Amino acid sequence: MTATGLSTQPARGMRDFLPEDVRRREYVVGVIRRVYERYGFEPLETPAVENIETLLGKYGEEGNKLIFKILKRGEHEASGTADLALRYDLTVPLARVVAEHQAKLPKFFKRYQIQPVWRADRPARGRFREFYQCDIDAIGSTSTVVEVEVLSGVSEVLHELGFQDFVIRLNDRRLLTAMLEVAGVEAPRHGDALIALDKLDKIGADGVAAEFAARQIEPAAIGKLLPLFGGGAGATGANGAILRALATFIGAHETGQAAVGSLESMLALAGPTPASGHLRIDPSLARGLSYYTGAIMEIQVADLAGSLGGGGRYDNLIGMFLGRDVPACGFSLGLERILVVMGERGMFPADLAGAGCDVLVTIWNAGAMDDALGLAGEFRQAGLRVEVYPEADKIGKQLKYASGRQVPFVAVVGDDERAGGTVSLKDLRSGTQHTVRRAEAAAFIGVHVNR
RNA sequence: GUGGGCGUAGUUCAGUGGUAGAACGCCUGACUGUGGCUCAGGAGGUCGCGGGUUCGAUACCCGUCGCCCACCCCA
Repeated sequence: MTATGLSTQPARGMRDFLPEDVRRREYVVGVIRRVYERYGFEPLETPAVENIETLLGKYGEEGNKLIFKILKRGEHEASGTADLALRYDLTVPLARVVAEHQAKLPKFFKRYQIQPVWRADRPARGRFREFYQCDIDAIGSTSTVVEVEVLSGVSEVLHELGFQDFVIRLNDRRLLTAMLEVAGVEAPRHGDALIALDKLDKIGADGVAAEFAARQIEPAAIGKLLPLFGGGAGATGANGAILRALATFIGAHETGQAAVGSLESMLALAGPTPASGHLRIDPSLARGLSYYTGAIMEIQVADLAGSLGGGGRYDNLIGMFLGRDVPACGFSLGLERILVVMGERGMFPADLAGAGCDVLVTIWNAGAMDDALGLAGEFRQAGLRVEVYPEADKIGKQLKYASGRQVPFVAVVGDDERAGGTVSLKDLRSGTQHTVRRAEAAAFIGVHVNR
């Protein structure tokens, strides 16, 4: 609140990014983009706003409620109806793009997209109403090579950012369905049953039983399902055993066995990739978005309740636009989640802090402003990042300002320097000062700031 | 959406039914060509907002808004 009575906070769930925030974001986005391109993904951007019908019905009931809707404008505003909406994720717009531009796209279209999305969610730690997703998706193939490339790519991103300890939980929608069907859970209760089972490690077997009772789910199913979900945390080595137990349980269920087969294939193919050692088959992983049809995956780290990212296969989403199914699989890294964890763990390179500036040129006196600007120009020609102190304040004040800004060098041209054709350069980090010939000043700074 | 906690200086926080304090930061000076250290001064707050109780509220009560935590959901 200010003297005007107007709140100066950004709208709920939205944030301002100050220079250091932007530098951190750009650092992470840079790593992500570099790795994605290394995997052959090409850039795509889509509008912030979509026609509302494009989004409705793609995310499930919960998702529909969280879409930011835009009222009709002008004389139609009073009708209270919405015809546009802010994009909710990057996957549905991609599906629309693929359907729209199909003829221009390669048979196997691989794109990355790093843009903000909006959700009318309640903000929390690592959760905002405007946030960036960093997506990769591969269109046009049902091969598990696609899943493995995607998992490998996001794993490589996390490694390059310095993460060692992440776990990628892996499951398959078809397998979940098979398990619930075999256990005798009626189809309309599948969602509720999964939510209850997912809480197993928090509320225990008795808690799950209570949830089942409250949601009128076949109680006998619990005894059948619990052994499959009890896997225990962190045991990536047990993937084979978990899959065998699941396969035995679902027996002759055809699509379920296909899912087991594709999970086995993914584990095998991922062996020599950066994803190796991070994959954990987890039958309790469900994921809320309704468009997934096959593999589903989610990245977790111990110190964040939510996930760093998630994805999966969605073989009929494009068909909802095109009228003909096109297979697709993708993954979304959550930039804000990554930034939250990296910030708390101190994982950013040190040179991201401080001013984005190598040298501050001081103003000796009111008559020397043109000289300061000239010197700054020479430094800039040499590729240095230069700030000119804008006022003829006392030199101590200018030094103090530079120090507070964490600028490494200050350049001073006083009467003595002017007479001698030199510049005094003070390294504020060490406190040492050198007076060098003006022609050599830029190079001197360049050497000492590593540019 | 449900439950709980918190809103006091630029920031982090003390505090009391009688209209407020610290630390850090900021400004000035000691320092007439030099930041960080030290010292001396100084500026800055309608105690989130609205109502109620009271002689009197920043404090107690109600409402509201905002922030935080848990649940739910997710990136």
